[in-house]
Amino acid sequence: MSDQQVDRRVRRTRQALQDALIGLILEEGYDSVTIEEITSRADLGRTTFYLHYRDKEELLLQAVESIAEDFIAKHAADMEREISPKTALEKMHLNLEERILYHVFEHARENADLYKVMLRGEGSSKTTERMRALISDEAIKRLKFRQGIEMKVPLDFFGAYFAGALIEVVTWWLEHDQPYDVQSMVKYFQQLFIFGAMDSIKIQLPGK
Amino acid sequence: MSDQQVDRRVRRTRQALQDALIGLILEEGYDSVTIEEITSRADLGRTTFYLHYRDKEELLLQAVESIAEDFIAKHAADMEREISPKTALEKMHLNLEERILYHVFEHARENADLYKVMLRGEGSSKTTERMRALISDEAIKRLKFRQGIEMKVPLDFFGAYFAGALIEVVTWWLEHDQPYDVQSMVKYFQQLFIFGAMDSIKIQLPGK
DNA sequence: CGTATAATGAACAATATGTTCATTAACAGA
DNA sequence: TCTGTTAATGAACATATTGTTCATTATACG
Repeated sequence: MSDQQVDRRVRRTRQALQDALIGLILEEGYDSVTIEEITSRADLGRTTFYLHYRDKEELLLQAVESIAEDFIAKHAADMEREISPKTALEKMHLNLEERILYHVFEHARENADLYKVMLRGEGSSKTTERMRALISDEAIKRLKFRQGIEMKVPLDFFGAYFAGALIEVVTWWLEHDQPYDVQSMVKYFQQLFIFGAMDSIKIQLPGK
Repeated sequence: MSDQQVDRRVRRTRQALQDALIGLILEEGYDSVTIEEITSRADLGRTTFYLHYRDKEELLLQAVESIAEDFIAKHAADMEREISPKTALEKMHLNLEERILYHVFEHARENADLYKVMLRGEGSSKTTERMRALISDEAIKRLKFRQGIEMKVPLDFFGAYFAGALIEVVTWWLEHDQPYDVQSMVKYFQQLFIFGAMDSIKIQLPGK
């Protein structure tokens, strides 16, 4: 889309820098990656880096924005559709977000390296913070759209809880090489989030 | 306890270094803090730092361990008591963890600066990772202790979900200057975690 | 093809790291 | 209070990284 206006060299350079940084972070950790290493792996001169970014952090933050844009571009249709209160009522109260959740896990799987760095593994805390803000805001926005809702917990609290749980679960999934398929992950998350721990963990009472 | 064997100078030096680092991180962010700044604020020679720690990260990791030890020392009694399956059954299935949750928010409030840095705000990702592991492991351990339990989600998944939700909620609370009191936070968390979103968000169906 | 612009690499100053070592200060135990 | 032990100090050093400038070369675009 907006890539068309950008010089091909610039596009290539930025992509190469991003890939190099993600790879290096996964190998040796965010802190110890140097600009020299990045440009060397990207096969570029060190000064070229400074033509595009101020530092490592800015490069990573750019990466968050582009992966978020990518997600929205791909799933905008579904995101809009689901937000109407009508369809919500057709199904069970909150089950509606299932398809979006499915997209989230799919997207994470397709961009596993990037997600790992963004969400936690080893990246600037600013990127994680940004991801969290995006998810929390989206969750809150979707709730606010609904008419006639009654919350037992504050909205902001809800956003933080949701974002924390989702991000940590996705991170855990990626860092353990995706031990369950996407559908199972969505099912588990829905189970715990929608129905809560009481419904998810049954204590068998000793037979009376 | 184990402080008695350590030379008073060492204890003072380490504490001063830790306090200085926490303060500096909150002011200018983890990355830009230098050893020189730390020792200067702690009123110590720069070489002294290297007598105790290899780098910033090691100092922070030490801080995580000591705050964790502090928590356990203070609340060991409650932690043990609650873990028996008998008392669990006296109350409603999972409500049992309420008192521990209360301690967590209290402890976070009392050590707000340290918690902010540890949990996310701006700290090495290693410290956050360590905190998450401690919480997740504890949650899993407590579940495993129970006899005759039936899980609808995998244990590891449960641990990640719980740790993510709790950490993010505590972080949000601290970074927004504790907009609710401890009891409310515990109540909200219990509500969402135990009973789930379906019970926490009521959609008022249009009157038929 | 010709012009505009991106990438390059050498050179530079400034800063931070991590060590060493001889000297001084503070502590712990008797 | 004295004394042996250990911690803290600060100067000095080599090394690594950052961030910038600038003249030159290479590449893309119309």
